[in-house]
Amino acid sequence: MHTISTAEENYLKAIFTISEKEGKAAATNAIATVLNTTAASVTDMLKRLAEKDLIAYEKYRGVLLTPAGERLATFLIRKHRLWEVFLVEKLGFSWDEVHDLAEQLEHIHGDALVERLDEFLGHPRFDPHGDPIPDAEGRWTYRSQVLLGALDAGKRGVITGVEDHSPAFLQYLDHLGLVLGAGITVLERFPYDQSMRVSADDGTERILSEKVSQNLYVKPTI
Amino acid sequence: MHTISTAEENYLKAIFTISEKEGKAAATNAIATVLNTTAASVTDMLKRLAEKDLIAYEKYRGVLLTPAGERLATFLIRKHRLWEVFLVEKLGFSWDEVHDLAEQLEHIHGDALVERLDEFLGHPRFDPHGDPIPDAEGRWTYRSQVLLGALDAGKRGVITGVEDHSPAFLQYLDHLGLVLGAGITVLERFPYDQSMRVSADDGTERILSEKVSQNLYVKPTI
DNA sequence: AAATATTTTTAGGTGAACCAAAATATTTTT
DNA sequence: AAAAATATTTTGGTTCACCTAAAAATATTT
Repeated sequence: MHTISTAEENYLKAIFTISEKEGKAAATNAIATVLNTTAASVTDMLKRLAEKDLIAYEKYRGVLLTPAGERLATFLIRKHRLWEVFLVEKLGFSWDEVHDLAEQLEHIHGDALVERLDEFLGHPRFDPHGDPIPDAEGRWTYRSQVLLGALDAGKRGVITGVEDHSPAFLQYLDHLGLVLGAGITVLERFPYDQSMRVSADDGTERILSEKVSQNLYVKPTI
Repeated sequence: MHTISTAEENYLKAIFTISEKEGKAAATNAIATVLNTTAASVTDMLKRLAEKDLIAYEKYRGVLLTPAGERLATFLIRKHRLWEVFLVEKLGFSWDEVHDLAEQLEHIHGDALVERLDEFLGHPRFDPHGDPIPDAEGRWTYRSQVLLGALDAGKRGVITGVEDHSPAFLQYLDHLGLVLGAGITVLERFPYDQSMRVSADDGTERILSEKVSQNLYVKPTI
């Protein structure tokens, strides 16, 4: 029947993410890298997923999700992000601690559970990292956000998300006092190393490296 | 390393439950029955668990948990019951709906998660079925409860738990208005079929079958 | 276009967790 | 204490999800 293993679910999510980002079929090697496994194992699994009609697979041509596969992947992301909200909002975890737990929780099966959790959390539309949470029908909320690095001097934005989800980056942002929803104004840009001087809404000023500004999303406000 | 699979965890829990109830080593067949598998599969797994020093296994003699195995089993039950409280208290599930979900959730790994969940729930000591929740150190709360069927006419008790955890029984109790914490007085016992006439604290009277009174625990109050 | 490099697949294994059927132990009955 | 019944283990499979090494296909360089 339509039973699906944790391993299969992880492949679907990886294929979704890769093909989304690259805008084309996900390559065997790319999947292997994301899942920390070998190309041979990936080929193995791709055959099984194709058999189940969850992916469109052509040898040597990479893979795309079928509508059924995409539905499952979207729902996994929905679950992952709802659990992240739960862990942060209800259990008091910080945004750099929740990924591994959500990675486990996303594999819990039960439609009623997800919908009741969503309800309990107040139907959040974004997770603690600012990533959108698909709704019960799999619809995504889009948002106009740009990398902070794309803002010219004098422009202001509100922090909406991160590109890099690593604990190291998230902790560094905490240290810098940069949290989702905070306003940030670019005061000056230094072409030499692409760093920038910014101010928070309380007037505090900081220098941010290119690496930080290239991994932080803002919604421009002016 | 000390990594443990979901299958192994389920065996530990089964062995714990059986040897607890029987007061002796759990037999291969008993484990197979509980886990809905075959004796051959059980023997297979027992070897692996013995190898990991989680059980004391002697061929043809049944198994007991080692202290390490018992610690793991206790912690699994802790997780299962805490998640049940969460599902009922926070997500609004009824007590007959939560078993399968908790069965999945108990396998989520993360000490911090369990302790924060426990905190979030207010350190509950009993789950929605009245079963005790071991504390973070694995200690159990004991309670003096007897089967309703053991109460003589004229005696009163407070409903504290169930022996039968089946949805059918739980739903029937809901139907009868018998919930945990409710007071119940035995008015009359009918030796013919071991049924009894009881009254709730609001005076409502009912006839309960032997089957009901043998599956419902009460704490005697008079 | 040939040579080289890279990517992907195939071939042949592994261990975990299951199974049915056969063999062996243990327990119960006679 | 045999015989019969029951319980358990062993034997020889299976599938899933992984692996390494070799082969084949594709892409890139010369």
